[in-house]
Amino acid sequence: VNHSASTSAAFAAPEQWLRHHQLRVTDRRKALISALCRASRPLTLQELHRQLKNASCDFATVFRFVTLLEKQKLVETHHWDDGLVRYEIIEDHHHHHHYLICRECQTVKEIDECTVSRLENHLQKTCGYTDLSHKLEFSGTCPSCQKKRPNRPKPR
Amino acid sequence: VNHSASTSAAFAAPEQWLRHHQLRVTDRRKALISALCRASRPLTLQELHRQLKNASCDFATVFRFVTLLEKQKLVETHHWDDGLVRYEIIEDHHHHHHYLICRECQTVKEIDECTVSRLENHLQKTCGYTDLSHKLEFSGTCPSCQKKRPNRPKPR
DNA sequence: CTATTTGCAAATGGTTTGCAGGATG
DNA sequence: CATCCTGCAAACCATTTGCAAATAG
Repeated sequence: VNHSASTSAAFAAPEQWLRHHQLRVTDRRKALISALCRASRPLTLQELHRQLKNASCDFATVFRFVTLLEKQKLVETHHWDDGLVRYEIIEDHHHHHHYLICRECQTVKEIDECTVSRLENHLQKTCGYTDLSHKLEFSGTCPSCQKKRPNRPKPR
Repeated sequence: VNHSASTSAAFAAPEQWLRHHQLRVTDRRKALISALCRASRPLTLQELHRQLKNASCDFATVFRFVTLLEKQKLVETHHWDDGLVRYEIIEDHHHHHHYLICRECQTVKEIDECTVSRLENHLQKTCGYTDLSHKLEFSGTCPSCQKKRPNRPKPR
């Protein structure tokens, strides 16, 4: 997966990224941005908080900062079927991620292809909706979980 | 949207539907099945509970019954971006729904087309995942909300 | 020096469970 | 009449907020 200019920049230099987005620079925030960029998949607040325990960052701080980023549309939220909300920092040139999630181990693979934009245009024309966007997520059992699970019944 | 044999049956006769699925028949359950079938879109537990207030059904009962249906794979769960979980009764011959949701008024339209199955096959072959399924959801601003909103900035 | 951020602790709100009485098969 | 369902009340847990001290600009 290739990172865009913005995210690479944030990864390399959280400070610059924060300034660029007119946000105050603090240790907690640098650590948070760094963790969000390091992540290879959307993170829950808990996961994010856990990653910062060396930076001793309060959970409320994680919550408030991520919420702020969300309002500014600098993170994207994901609501997967386990009911947990996950956050992902948005890359300027690549807003759009689709995932393939293993039902058993929760491993996440990113998918480049998206054949759905055509459908979006179609909907705009036929239904009159504007500002269209979509979410597409696949789930299945990954090869390694298939092996680990000899004869058990299919999950959920 | 055409209802399948199963759901039509449930709609017409919740009792039969419950028996057919080896579930005990009670007034609450008949009312719940009926409400789920009457719904033109996935419902939250709150919404479902509200619909049953004339049947005076405790919230815990709603919760436990829907949870039971979920375990038996008789309802499908949806996790939309407002963070609320919604439940939809599954029609035997038409498991598969895709929605177009208005960001402003939350109106829901159902979409028949789904061009994604091809991608699913592709993923199975290239990534080795099995038991693949997917969720595809569109959101946008519906025509009537576009009118109601003359010059306001775009929502979320 | 002013406005924002942070930790702490408490409030909130949706979800989930224990238990005793009631209904079903 | 054994089993399962239900209402009630309490527990749970992730999220959200109030407030006073700390920090950025």
